[in-house]
Amino acid sequence: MSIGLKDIAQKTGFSVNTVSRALRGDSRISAGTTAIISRAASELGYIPNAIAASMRSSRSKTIGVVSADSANPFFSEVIRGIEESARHFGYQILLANTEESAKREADLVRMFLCRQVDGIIAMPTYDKDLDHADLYGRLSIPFIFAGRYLDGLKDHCVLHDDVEGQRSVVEHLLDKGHRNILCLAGPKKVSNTHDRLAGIREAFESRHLALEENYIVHAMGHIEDGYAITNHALNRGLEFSAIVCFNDMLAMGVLKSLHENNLSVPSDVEVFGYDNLYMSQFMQPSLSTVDVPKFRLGAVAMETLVAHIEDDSLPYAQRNVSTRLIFRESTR
Amino acid sequence: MSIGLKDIAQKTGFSVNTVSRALRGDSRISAGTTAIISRAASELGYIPNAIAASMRSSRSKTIGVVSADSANPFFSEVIRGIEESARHFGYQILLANTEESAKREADLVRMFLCRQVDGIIAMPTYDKDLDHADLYGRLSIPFIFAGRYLDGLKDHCVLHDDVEGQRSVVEHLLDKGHRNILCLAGPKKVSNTHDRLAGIREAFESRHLALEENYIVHAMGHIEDGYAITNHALNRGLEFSAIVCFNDMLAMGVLKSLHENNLSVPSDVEVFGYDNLYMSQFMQPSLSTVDVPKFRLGAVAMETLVAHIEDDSLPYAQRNVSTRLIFRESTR
DNA sequence: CTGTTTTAGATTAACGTTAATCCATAAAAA
DNA sequence: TTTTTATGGATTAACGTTAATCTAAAACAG
Repeated sequence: MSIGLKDIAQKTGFSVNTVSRALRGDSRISAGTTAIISRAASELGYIPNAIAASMRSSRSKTIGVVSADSANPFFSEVIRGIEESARHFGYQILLANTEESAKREADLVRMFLCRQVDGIIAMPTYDKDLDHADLYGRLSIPFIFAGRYLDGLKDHCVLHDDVEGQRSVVEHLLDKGHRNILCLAGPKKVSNTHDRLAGIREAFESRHLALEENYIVHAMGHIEDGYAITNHALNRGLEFSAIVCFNDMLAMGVLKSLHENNLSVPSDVEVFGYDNLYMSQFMQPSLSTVDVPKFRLGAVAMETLVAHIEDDSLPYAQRNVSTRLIFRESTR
Repeated sequence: MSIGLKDIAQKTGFSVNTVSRALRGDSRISAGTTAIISRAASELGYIPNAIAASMRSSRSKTIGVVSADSANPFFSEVIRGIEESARHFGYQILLANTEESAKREADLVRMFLCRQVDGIIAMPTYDKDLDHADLYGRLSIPFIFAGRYLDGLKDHCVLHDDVEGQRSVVEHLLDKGHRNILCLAGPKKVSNTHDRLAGIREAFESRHLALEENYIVHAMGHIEDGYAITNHALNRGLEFSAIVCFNDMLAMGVLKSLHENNLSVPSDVEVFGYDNLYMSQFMQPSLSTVDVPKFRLGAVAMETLVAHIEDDSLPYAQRNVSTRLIFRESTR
């Protein structure tokens, strides 16, 4: 069958334990012995069995990542940050997408627990029926939320200020004289939607203006939603001179719809996205948006998680990454 | 510490083995006993230890997925197909990206072996220095390539006919009178680039026309490459009336560059992509492209892999998914 | 030269599960 | 009645590693 430590032990005459320690670089094994053992290992084509190691050491060196939406490159970037950082710390990633389903998220977390992950990074969804904060709260392993939060667990988060980010967008538009701003909000079960909506409201309040509720439309955040919602708004004769979107994917769909309806951007309608996807600068017109440091968000989350895995007495504390407005061709 | 089978055994009075069998639904345990045990398990908050199970049964119910480029939604779709199918068969996925680096790919495969995956699905890269076909050829576990191949291992593949697909695009353009077609090829180390280039050449040959080599430019396949290459081609005064791209991401960059240079699509230049990303229909103008059934590609790969895992005598045989041309606004 | 520490490695016992075997008891067949 | 065959479960031994403990020899201090 396959080669194990004992085969190396037999070949070299050392004990299994010595072989194990040597291959792990334990300082209690002399350099000479280590060299002999390493050579024997590679000669035999030894492949370490990480499962057995995990079992005995009760550390799997694996972390579970609960991502939200596989269709949105935003998450790909965050995950790349997680992955890169994980590699740096010697961790492996078990990844799965919830596609924004809270039930699926709960199943995933349970599956991760079965797999004995050392920690979890999640982009969580909340659902009134499933007590999600509780699901995480009961976890006996470290966990970090990246870019989203659940009430009561903010100290487990790496966040960016969505209220502030979205408010500055809308204030900017209001100050330029826009009064009818169509707002494409995100899915109702994620914290970002809530916060960005709050940002919009704050902006209107700060300028002592009223925000009409029929100017707010919720969507899942996919490109086709932006397209369909804009078409629909135009069809029902809604007047607007600017559109702010929950994310860049929505904004791309918006651009398509506006163009098909012979409205030019930004002269007829100004459009703002959110996230600053890499591809957004290549859209036609290029998208004005709010930059979120996606890669860094993932990297910081992983970094923080590892810190908690390696020191379980470390107190949790919210960390932040900063956003900034980016003005491109979709606004004046 | 944490609850194990023995705790349930203690509580119910049955043996550890009986508990194990009951929870796995073994038919040799009576329904009554199974019910008692299941209830006890959930009362105790039992979480099965998949690591221990893997270790003993030497089946991890995990498959390794080697994806290529995290920035391209093409792969996200394929992976979604893999994931969905994996879930159906009760498998978990260990996912990592090579970002088209053959070295990283080799490292990943080795890591997967350490983790005792039951099989591997890869989108492989080849490299003259690393004998990649050998790396896979020596594998003692089942493996499938999705959408790409390595020479000598085509029977491990689920493929689509790239030669045919790209040829039909170019033949179409040649038949419409285009003579100067700029070809944005893909990265040199992937089979698709090779095949699609062959398709282009076949098209020219079949129409008894010459393809000038300076009309072929290689790129990594990212959106910024399409943008930069088109700019560069225009700057050096290259004449062309059509552009065929290795993939849709490149084509998006192309569209941006052409627009900035006041060339209109399709009247001045016709543009073809490849892959039919979901978002391509929302580009401005929407992209003509070659549809590749990405989700299905992943699902079939997973399905095939599972068949091989469950029957190791099953002979490998190439499987195919079909592509088709899609005409949208970027062509006439 | 004795007693103590250090070094390098060996021994033993898990980790939590599943596979392989074995053993009752009861029902069915002879 | 005796023998077979299910049925339902118990016992025992791994799986390949690592942690905890122990031992012999060498090095060192007093």
